[in-house]
Amino acid sequence: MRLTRYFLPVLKENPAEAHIVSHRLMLRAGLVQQQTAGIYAWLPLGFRVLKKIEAIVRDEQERAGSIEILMPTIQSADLWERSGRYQEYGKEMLRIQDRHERDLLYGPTNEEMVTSIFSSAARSYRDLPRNLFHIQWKFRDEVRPRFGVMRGREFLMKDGYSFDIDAESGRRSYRRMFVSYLRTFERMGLRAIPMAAQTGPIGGDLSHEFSILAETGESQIFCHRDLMEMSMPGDDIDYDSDLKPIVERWTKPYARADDEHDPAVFESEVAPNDRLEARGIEVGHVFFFGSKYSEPLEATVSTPEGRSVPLQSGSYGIGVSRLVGAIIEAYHDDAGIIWPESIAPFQVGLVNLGPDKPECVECCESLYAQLNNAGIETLFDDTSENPGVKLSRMELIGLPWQLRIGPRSLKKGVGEIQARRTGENTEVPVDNLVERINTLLGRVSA
RNA sequence: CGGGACAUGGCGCAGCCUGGUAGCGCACCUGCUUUGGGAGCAGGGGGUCGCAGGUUCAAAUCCUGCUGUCCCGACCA
Repeated sequence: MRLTRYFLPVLKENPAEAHIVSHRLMLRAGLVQQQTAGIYAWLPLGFRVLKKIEAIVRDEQERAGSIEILMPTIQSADLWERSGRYQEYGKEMLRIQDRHERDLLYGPTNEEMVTSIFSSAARSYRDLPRNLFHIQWKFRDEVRPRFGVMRGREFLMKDGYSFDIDAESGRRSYRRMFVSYLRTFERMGLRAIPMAAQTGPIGGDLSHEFSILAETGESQIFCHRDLMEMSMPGDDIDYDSDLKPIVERWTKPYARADDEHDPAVFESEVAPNDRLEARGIEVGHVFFFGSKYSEPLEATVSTPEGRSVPLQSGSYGIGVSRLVGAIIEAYHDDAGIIWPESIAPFQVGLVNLGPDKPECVECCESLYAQLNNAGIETLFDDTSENPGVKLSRMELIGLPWQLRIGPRSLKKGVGEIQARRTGENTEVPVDNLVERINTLLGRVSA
C-alpha cells in the first residue's frame, strides 16, 4: 500500500480525552476514531489489526473443533423472557422497539439464541458434542465506558458455546477451549494467565478468566511466577486426546484476581520470591454452566437409553476488539506501538528518505514491487515529507520492520533494515534486501 | 449509580474573574528554499465560542436549563 493513496490520519498531539497509553496510541496512530462514548469507528490500519486478531482466533477455534456461524446483532426479547434474563440483565442491555412496537434488543451475548438454534436441530446424543462460535459485535450499555476500545460499549467478541450430553463430556469440551485459549493468546505474543473465577451455580473449577499483565489493567491479580514461564501446547496438540494433564498443570499454581484472591492461601502456597502481583486485563473467559439455559428453554436431547435430558453447555468468550488495546498496552515504547509480527497491520514499512532523488525513487519502486510479489504486506511511504516526519510516523504506527532507502546509504549500494522492537539497524546490499526481509519474517514466525 | 471537571477553526490551548463582537501553536492551501530525525521565509483560507432561554445598548464572557464528553470510585469480553 502506498501511503500517498492510503487513509492514515495520524495525530501529532495527544487527544485530551485519552489518558492511558493504548487509547492515546490508537488515536494518534489513526487506528480508530471515537464516534460517541464507548463507540469507535475502525480506520484502515486499526481494521487490519482487528482482522488479524480475528483470523488467529478463528484458526485456533477451528483447530480445537469449534464451528463458525454468524448470529445477528439484533435479537427478539422473547427468548430472553423465557430464560428470565430479560428482566435480570438490567440497564446494560440496549432495548429497542421496531415499528410494530415489538421488543427487540441489541445482543450483549448469545446463550439464549445459540441454545435455541442448536436445540431446534439436535435431537439425540448422536448429535453431540458440538461447539459453535461466532465473531460478532456486541453491545453492553456500560455505565462508564473508558480506556478506549478496552471498555467500549460496542465491542467485537468471539463467543463460543459447547453442547454435551452430560457433565463429564462437558468438562472435556471445557478443557478443549481452555487449551485453545492458551494457544490463541500466545500466537498474538501475549502471555494470558488462566485464573480461577466465580463458578456460579455449578461450582467446581469450571470457570477461568484469562488475563494478561499490564500496568493499566482493571483488576489486581496474584499468581505464581511459574505461570509466566510455563510452556504452551504446541502445533501438534491433539484435541481428541486427554487434555486433563495440560489443564491441571496450568491450574495448579495459584492464580486469582482480586475478587477471588485469598491472601492466606496465596502466602501458604507460594514462596515469597515466586509471588507475582500485578495489574491484569481480562481478554478471555471460559465458563461451564451446565443446563442453566437449556432447562428454561427446554433444549433437550435423547440419551442412548431413550431418556430426555437437557443439554450441558459452556460459553467461551474472547474480547477481540479489546485485544487490540491490550496488545498495545503490552507492546509499546515512548515512540509508539510495537506490533508483534502476527498481528501487525503491515509487516514492512518501506521508507523513501530521498523522495526528490531519482535513484531513491527508482530503488524504492523496485523494492515495493518485489515485496508485493513476494506476498509481504508493505506500507510504502512514498510521500515527499521530511525524513524526520516519516521515521517518527513509522515508529508511531509500529510496523515490525522498517526498510529505509536514502541517498546516504544508496551511495554504498545498501539499504537499511531496522527492527522496531530492538531498534537494531542493519545495512544490507540492495539486491539482497527482499531476501533478507523474507528470512527475518520466516525466522520470527517459525 | 455516587463524586468531580470540561465544552472556543481539524488537533492542543489562551481569552471568561473585571461584558465592547475572537487569538496562539500545530495542521491545511499558494510560492520559493530545504530533505538522514517532527524544516525556513513570505502570503492565504477556515470558528453562528455545545444547544436553548434570560439579563444588558452590547454576551465566548454574567444567570438558568438542557445536551455531550472526560476523570475518580462501586460493576463487566
